Amino acid sequence: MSKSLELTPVETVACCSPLMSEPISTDQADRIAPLLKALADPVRLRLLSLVGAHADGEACVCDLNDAFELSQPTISHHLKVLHEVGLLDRDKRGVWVYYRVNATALADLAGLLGRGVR
Amino acid sequence: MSKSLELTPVETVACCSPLMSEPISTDQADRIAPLLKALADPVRLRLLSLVGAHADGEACVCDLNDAFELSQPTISHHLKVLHEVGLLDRDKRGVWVYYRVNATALADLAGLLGRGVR
DNA sequence: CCAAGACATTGACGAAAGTCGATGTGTTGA
DNA sequence: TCAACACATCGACTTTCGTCAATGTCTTGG
Repeated sequence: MSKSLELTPVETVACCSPLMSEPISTDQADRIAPLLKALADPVRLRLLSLVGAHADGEACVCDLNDAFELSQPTISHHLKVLHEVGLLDRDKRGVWVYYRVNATALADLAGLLGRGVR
Repeated sequence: MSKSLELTPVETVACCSPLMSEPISTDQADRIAPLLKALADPVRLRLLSLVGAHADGEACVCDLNDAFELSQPTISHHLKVLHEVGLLDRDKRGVWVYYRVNATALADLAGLLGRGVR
């Protein structure tokens, strides 16, 4: 395997990551951390993935409740956390509430850790 | 602005994110969450950024201590958290300990949230 | 061999997070 | 109008987390 020409994904990310290019400020860290904290839970990770992978890109809370062995208030709590940091958009239609992944927010986060594509 | 031809970074990430392509398993979520949890703290974010942006890609603990108004044990604790999840490599040389960002681990995480480039 | 320095570990404490049962708030169908 | 349903909020509890002071471990210079 050639080592000089190819740029592995690892190196691509490392070299272009805003985190690595220069030290982030305290303010930046304080703004980014809550987003990561919202993601840093197994249940919320699965919730985000379930919503994002769902047909039409949105999922009803009733569907999500059934995917976990957790109480309904707990799922509601996790959805609220993801919604408050802007990772999930909510849309109430009739009796049901539909959640949708905010692609912009997720992209911002991914771009921050990985390549700094603009 | 054209809407049909250009694929914005947002859409690129959204469409290719492993998180969005299909629901992740409970096991996957349980493995990923600790990594994100390690990152989900303002101090640790700054530590990672400081190390990554430092000359030669590595930084001595003594340098890091001076960058925060926190006790030495607290910094040591945060470094340990980042090290235990594999985001920071440690290298003791003489009396000093140098930390270095594990680019592979960070790239894996970024690739998981963002585009699934291989 | 010993004192000083760099960093880690321990123990303790207040703050924050995850979970649940009970209850509240809208909406719909009868 | 009212009962049933979908979802949110509240209050309480346990666990985890961030922080520090005190102490331990290892290395080096004298």
